[in-house]
Amino acid sequence: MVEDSRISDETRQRILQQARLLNYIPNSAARKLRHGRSKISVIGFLINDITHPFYSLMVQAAEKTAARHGYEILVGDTQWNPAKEVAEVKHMIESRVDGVLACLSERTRESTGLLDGFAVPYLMLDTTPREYRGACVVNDLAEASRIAVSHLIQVGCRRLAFLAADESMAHFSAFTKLREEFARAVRARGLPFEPSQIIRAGLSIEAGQSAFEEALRVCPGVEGIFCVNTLCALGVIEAADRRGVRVGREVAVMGVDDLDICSLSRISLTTIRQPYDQLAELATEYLVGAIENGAAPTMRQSLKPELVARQSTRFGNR
Amino acid sequence: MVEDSRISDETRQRILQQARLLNYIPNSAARKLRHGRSKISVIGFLINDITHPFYSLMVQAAEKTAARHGYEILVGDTQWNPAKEVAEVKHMIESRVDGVLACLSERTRESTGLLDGFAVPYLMLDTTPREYRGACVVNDLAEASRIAVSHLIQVGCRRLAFLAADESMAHFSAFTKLREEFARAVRARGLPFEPSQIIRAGLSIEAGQSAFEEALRVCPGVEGIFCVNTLCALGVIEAADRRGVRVGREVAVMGVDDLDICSLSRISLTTIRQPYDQLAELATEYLVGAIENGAAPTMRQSLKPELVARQSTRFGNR
DNA sequence: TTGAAAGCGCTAACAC
DNA sequence: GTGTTAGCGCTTTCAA
Repeated sequence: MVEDSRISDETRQRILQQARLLNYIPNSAARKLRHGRSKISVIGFLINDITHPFYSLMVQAAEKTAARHGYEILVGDTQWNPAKEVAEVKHMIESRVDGVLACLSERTRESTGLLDGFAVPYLMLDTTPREYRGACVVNDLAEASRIAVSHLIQVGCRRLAFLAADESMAHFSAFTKLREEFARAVRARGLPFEPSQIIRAGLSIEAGQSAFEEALRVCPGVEGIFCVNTLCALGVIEAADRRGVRVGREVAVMGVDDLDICSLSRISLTTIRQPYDQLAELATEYLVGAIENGAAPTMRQSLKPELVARQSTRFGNR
Repeated sequence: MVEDSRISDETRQRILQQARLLNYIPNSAARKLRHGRSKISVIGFLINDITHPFYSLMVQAAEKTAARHGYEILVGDTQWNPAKEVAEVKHMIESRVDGVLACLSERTRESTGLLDGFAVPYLMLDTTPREYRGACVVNDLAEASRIAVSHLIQVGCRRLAFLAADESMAHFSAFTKLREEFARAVRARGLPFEPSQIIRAGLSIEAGQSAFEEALRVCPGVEGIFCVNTLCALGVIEAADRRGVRVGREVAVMGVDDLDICSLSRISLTTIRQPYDQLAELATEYLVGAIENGAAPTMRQSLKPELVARQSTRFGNR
């Protein structure tokens, strides 16, 4: 439109001037209709809950990366609801997005079916169902559990417990992977492992609080507690404080996903940091690449988490 | 499409069956083009940074409310960048959204000009430029400052300070309102007020930390510190801890915007809670109402904040 | 009850 | 270098 040198500069200026006068703004529906599925390139991004910090972080990183390549991001928030997820996927197909980044709730297989059916290039993010063999960029949660177990043992803990997600998240493979690898890693280190060391908690402060009470009951003498997320770990600390159990001295506590408050000296929570921004950036790059090549993305990559050790695991005050 | 009783049920079923077989999903660009600006109703939502908890909260509340009325939300993240803001507004106009909810960066007046020019119904959220006279649903920040000053005086503080946003946010009226009303409220209570009691800080933990040091320097003997946001207040607590100044005993600290971590007993930060979800819900309701009536929204409403008193302002340990 | 046709706003192709 | 036209996929209207 701007590049066409057939038109004299004078005419162009005259027309553009008129356009400005008439407050002309093109109709993107018409342009898109005419153009097929390209040009105003859009990438759909399916997430489960925009109010969760790591989802909004990923959205922001994806937006920045997409913008560099002339793409925009259309966010679809599923609220962990499979019906809403399918509706969002359909909406993206109706809008003829050029590709999709998908953090799925894993409560339905319909979404990938639809995307496959319409040959929409897509890439799974953060975590994938166990049987998924397509393109993805994920966090290595098994490694996260290994790091956690290894760290807790290193600081001197022998009796370990894992505070897991609750039943409402049972379908979500990320938490299953954390849990299973925790058990495996404990055994691999030659420590005893019993099912009672896995305690149903949840993803909130309240869940962590009551799960700590539960842990004291079912795992008497527990020394190291690995929590499914940071809020849960904060709940454990809260409950321990109230009971007068000294965190970092009598019990080591750690969580997954580093939030900025973890570094406050009043909290000082050891966590496993996962590179969400890098994850979203990489995924967006791959997807854009695939779209431009007209090929389905194939990349399968898993990013390593990182230990951030703080006072909450200075077990025995060493 | 579904409701048209002219078509026999048998034919309808036959066609729908074929549609399913062929994996038919309508093209929303074509539908929108044909239909004008209606039917697949979309509301644009301009925000400044999706990773800020209150923006994502508002987006979620707006989405839920919009969904109840058959609307969807198209989020435009400006990243506090005026050029990006204008681009997002243009994009929304190109997409012929039916209305816009606007949290503006207030660094440009072009956005409202464009929306007015294209007669897009819109409503300003959270905060508005001082001279804005259009429709809005905002937080009452003057009231927030009055509540804070009143609370700090009530717990026994005489020498108060306000840790404000930094220059990069100088354009943003919300922080100006907080600051100005703080000064007014202090004087209204008959306490001395000097410009040195306003200290440039910022919206982050680090900003709060260094601003606390600054406060000790320029306001020796400061007893009550009101912070522009919660992160800044957490920074003050951190810095006070490191200096051995006992928060809640030697100095009272409070912030604006209640986050869930504020209630942890290790933090126990007094805050002013603002009803962001209610704000977004109300705004969406008004906007939808205006769209359906074909009228521009006119509602001007301001929501009252609420004090959440905790240990950080148990000044003198009462 | 069904089929046919027009036209939404845009752009690419073609004729002038 | 410029004007004209066809057609993207849909919905609405009008004719059969």
